Amino acid sequence: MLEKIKLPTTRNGKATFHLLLRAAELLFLENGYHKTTVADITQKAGVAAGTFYVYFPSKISLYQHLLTDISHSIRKEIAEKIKDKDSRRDKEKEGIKAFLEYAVKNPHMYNIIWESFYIDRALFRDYYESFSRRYVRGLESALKTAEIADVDLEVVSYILMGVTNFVGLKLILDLGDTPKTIESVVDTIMHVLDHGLFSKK
Amino acid sequence: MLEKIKLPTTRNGKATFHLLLRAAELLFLENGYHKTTVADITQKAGVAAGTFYVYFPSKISLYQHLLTDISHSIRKEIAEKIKDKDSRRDKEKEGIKAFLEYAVKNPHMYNIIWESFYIDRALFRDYYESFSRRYVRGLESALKTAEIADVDLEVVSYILMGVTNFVGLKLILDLGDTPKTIESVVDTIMHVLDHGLFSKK
DNA sequence: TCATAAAGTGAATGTATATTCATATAATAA
DNA sequence: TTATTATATGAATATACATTCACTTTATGA
Repeated sequence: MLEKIKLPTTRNGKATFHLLLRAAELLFLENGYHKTTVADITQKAGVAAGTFYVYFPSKISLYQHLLTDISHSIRKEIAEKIKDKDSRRDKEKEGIKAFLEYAVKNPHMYNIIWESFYIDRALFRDYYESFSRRYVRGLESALKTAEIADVDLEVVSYILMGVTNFVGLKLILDLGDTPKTIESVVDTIMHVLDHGLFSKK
Repeated sequence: MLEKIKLPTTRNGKATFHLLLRAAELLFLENGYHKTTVADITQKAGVAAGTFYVYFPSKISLYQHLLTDISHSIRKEIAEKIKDKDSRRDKEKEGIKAFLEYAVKNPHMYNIIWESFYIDRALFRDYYESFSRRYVRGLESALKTAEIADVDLEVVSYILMGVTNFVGLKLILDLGDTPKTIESVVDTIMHVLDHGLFSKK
């Protein structure tokens, strides 16, 4: 399923390749995959239409490459930030914060990741299943030290992904009446994760 | 932005109109908006290509109509099910369950709703903003009776929508290794909403 | 500097598909 | 019945756009 792209070898080639990726990323952000044409991409990159096919066998192969890139980049960013936190609770908080920061700084990630649901379903499944697996691994070690409650960790991973994704969406699209800061929404999320939603009597 | 569709008046017209909607719904489910052609829809509905344009001025107008339909249907279903629950906690639990049941019974809703992110951004915003507002209204009354914690309710609404949407996604796409029942995932969600994620020492 | 490979070109091609339209049939109301 | 309106047809149209290809230019290393 994954189409093979041709990596450039020379300095010039690498520059062109990079220009194409950056142009596509920006256009996918603004207009989505379907409304972005190969001609748009090559024009924005400042190269001829045919140049596109020097590196990418098809439009979708560029998309797949971009998604894989983003997927690695975001994992790395989160792993980096939580690695020196001690408790699972602090790792969780930092991970949520890192995800939201990444999302706000790279708002196109939603366009690229979510659109894979319609463009390449296998890629979509893969993305979230492996994200979930990584999450579960972390949660399992926290379960061993009794840091977290003994619940279905796979479901918990989807709960946590849902929370961060939807809150991130709100931030990026500025949904609702009042804009929020990352800090304030992280506080709200952590309140729920710390104490639940309902009042104790 | 909302294109005006022409509603049928006669018995025959109504039947055709309905056939077109049902056919489109099924095809959008299977293949998504872009991979579904108007010809596919009319063929599945058993009418000529031109008939489509008797009722719908464009392909997107049919999509908008469908999304509006689903949006109303799901709200009604949830409102119906939670209305006789007393506590906010029970309303929440029942609402989450109703959403997941609806999603599993109508798995195409994700296709239709999420794809609006790429097809008609305004529709997407509208859908989640009004869903959020409705949520906040319910939570506000629970806040007055001190049933829930005093946190940013708008953010909480996105937290809850994120949880249900992502857990629903897991159920529908059968993500992960082990399939789950609606009951079991609702229990896990309620555990987190009742007690938070972390162990109390 | 010459040979070979890599990179780049852009006009031409082919296909897919949303929409139109002139026309036909069926229903309805007067 | 007849006039009018609603519904239905499907071939024709028009356009958008991914991809190809024959060719040129540039880089590299022997």
